[in-house]
Amino acid sequence: MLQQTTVQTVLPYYHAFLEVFPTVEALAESPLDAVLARWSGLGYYSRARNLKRAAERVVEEHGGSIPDDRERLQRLPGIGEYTAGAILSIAFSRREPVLDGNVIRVLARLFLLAGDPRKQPLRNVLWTLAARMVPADDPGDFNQGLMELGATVCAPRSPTCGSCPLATICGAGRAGRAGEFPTPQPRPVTVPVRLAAAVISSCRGFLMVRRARAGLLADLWEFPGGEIQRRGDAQAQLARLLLDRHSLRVTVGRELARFGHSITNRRMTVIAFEARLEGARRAVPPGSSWVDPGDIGSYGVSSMALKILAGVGRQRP
DNA sequence: AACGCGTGGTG
DNA sequence: TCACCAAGCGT
Repeated sequence: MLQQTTVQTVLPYYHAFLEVFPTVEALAESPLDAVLARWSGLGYYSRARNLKRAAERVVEEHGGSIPDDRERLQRLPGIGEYTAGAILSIAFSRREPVLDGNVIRVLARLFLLAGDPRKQPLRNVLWTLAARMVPADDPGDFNQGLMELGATVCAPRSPTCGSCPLATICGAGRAGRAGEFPTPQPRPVTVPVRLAAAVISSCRGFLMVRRARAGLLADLWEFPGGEIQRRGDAQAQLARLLLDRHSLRVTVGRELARFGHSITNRRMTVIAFEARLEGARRAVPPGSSWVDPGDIGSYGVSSMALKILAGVGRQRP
């Protein structure tokens, strides 16, 4: 959960998750949809699928015990160099380093290391430094302390060097150049996108569709709709979209919710419209289903769907 | 190696 | 409002 996600965001998810899946066996035996439901809103949903698969393999291949060596750990899905180091040092008290965004920042400033820290050759230099620094006694505490320093004092912007315990030995801090490290890297341009979604309700709930098995928000449920042109009649475009993509003939009504949403390099404006099916009530198209709003979390919906639902007021139709 | 993958906080 | 960044990993 903590991969690319802050502690504050993770904490409530973590506690709820452990309530439902208290053991590796419980996680391994639970349906994937139940796992995704507890992940709903946290993002990077591949992490949930990887975690579930890793639990299955720990049960099947390791007798239910987490491996305590780097080779076997990194063979589990979702566990890379960083996570293996975190598990080994924190859980098993092994003298193994961690290198995350926080440690990268602290080390780059301590040693005035310029360049892209995520690429070679600097990446190797940082791992070597981290490995040489970690002590044999309480390596987990040391690693967590290093990460915590980066998350609090040695912050990305406006670091508080005046209250830093490493101020006297920090190259960048002593030079008053902490803001120059690590070297900022160019980012891909963000593309503005406009999305329209249809909120179609009946006595059986909301009509939702399951996204493709691969790609963006893979396998998650959403309100039917998609990208529309910035110009033009949004309602008409949405009706055409539902007909083309889902063979749904609908009348689009009033706007229910509008909000901004960002995914990777896309900056989206999402507009949700009330809509109703035209003509005789037919079977819903394949991949779609009437969803009870009370069960919405059990379908692994994304935060986009949750925001739309909030706009609807979470009321049973 | 470079890119895709979510969401929330911050200045 | 918006760019930037976060306890990275898989392909």
